[in-house]
Amino acid sequence: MSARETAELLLQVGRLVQAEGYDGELSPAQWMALRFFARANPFSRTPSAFAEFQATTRGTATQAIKALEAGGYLVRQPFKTDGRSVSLRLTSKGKKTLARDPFEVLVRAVDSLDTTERTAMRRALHQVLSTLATSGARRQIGVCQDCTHFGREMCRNLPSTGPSAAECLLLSVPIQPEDVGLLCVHFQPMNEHLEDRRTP
Amino acid sequence: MSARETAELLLQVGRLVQAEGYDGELSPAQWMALRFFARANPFSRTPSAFAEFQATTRGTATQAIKALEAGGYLVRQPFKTDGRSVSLRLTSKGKKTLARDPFEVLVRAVDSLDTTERTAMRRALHQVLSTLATSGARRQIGVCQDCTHFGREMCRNLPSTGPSAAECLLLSVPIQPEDVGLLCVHFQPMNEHLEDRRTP
DNA sequence: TGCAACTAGTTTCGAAACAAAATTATCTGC
DNA sequence: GCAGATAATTTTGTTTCGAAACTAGTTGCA
Repeated sequence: MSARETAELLLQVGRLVQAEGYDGELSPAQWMALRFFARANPFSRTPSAFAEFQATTRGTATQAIKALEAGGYLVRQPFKTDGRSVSLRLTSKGKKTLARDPFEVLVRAVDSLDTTERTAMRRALHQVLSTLATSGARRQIGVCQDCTHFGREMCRNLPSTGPSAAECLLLSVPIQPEDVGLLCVHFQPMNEHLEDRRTP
Repeated sequence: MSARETAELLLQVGRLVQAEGYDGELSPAQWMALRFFARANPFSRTPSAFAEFQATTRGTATQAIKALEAGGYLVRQPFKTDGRSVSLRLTSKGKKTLARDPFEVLVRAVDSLDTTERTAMRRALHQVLSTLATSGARRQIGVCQDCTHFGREMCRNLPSTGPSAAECLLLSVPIQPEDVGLLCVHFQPMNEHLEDRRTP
């Protein structure tokens, strides 16, 4: 009974923030893209990754990106290793714009909660998201430090290199310390990775 | 720091549910209308009320309603007291359809939380919503029991009529016990009704 | 090498959602 | 009874979106 009420509150918050997204220079989808490319790690700054994050199609994602490029908020750079892929990066204009993100009102609203409430909400939302990800056929995108493939190698043989070095066990590449909090397309949640739901 | 992360989770949930709304017989806006008319109290089952709830225009609201009527999900009934207004009601088909609401996956996800987590989330969301409502110039629509105009008259002179009778102090009309949990257009939040932000 | 299957990204198209303005019908106050 | 307000609708043009078709680059396999 209270579940429905709570779920409706969730929906209402989402709708309100969506509506806020209209007042400004960018559309809600474009704000979303700007946010995503600001927070995505180097593997994940692609149209496809954004499409997955947005739970939309690649075609739609391309259009939002095209608009942002035309407006000078993003620049593209082809991948060296794969001629098909491109990497999107925020320009300084893009970064400045992000400071005016209407989404900031939500951040401030959440910030006005006290700490225990906020962490409780964070944990609850986390669980709701992973439940949703398993019930729908939707992938979720998360950050390296919460990922199955995240390997932390503690100060192995060189004490002078710092406290620890991180690595992606899936791609076998090192992860920069400043990147462990960024979003990654290859994210795999820690607990429920027992079965692969994507059947051929 | 954790505030931004939590806010992003909120946004993500909203976006996911929005995307779920596409797979099915109805569009997201139509699902929203169906949900609204299922949960609105007798004063509020009008196109205008839905438009306000959706934060959109009456014209747009009319179109969603028209589609639902054409599909046999809603029926209209003119008001007796006011020839301009119409009241929308779900048909049995509409009610049956609501059971397939893609939003139900969110309800189930919330339901999988344990009770303390759920109530913590509910309280936190409530607070976030009212913070948002004061910062943005957006009206929020809520239920009678949380409203300034809600008057509960405890068993006055007739012990046999039940424990209590409710009344809307704004409209001076009785509220049926089963209606106190329904949405109302005239909703006014309890705490921050000190000033009216809608200037002429 | 050569070819098929696959993947990343883009383009195109039609269906919607939407805002804004004009329109119709009804109600309220004077 | 008339002017102005209100509820709903219609119309028009713009924007957004998903689906599907398409281009180009990559991978696997013989």
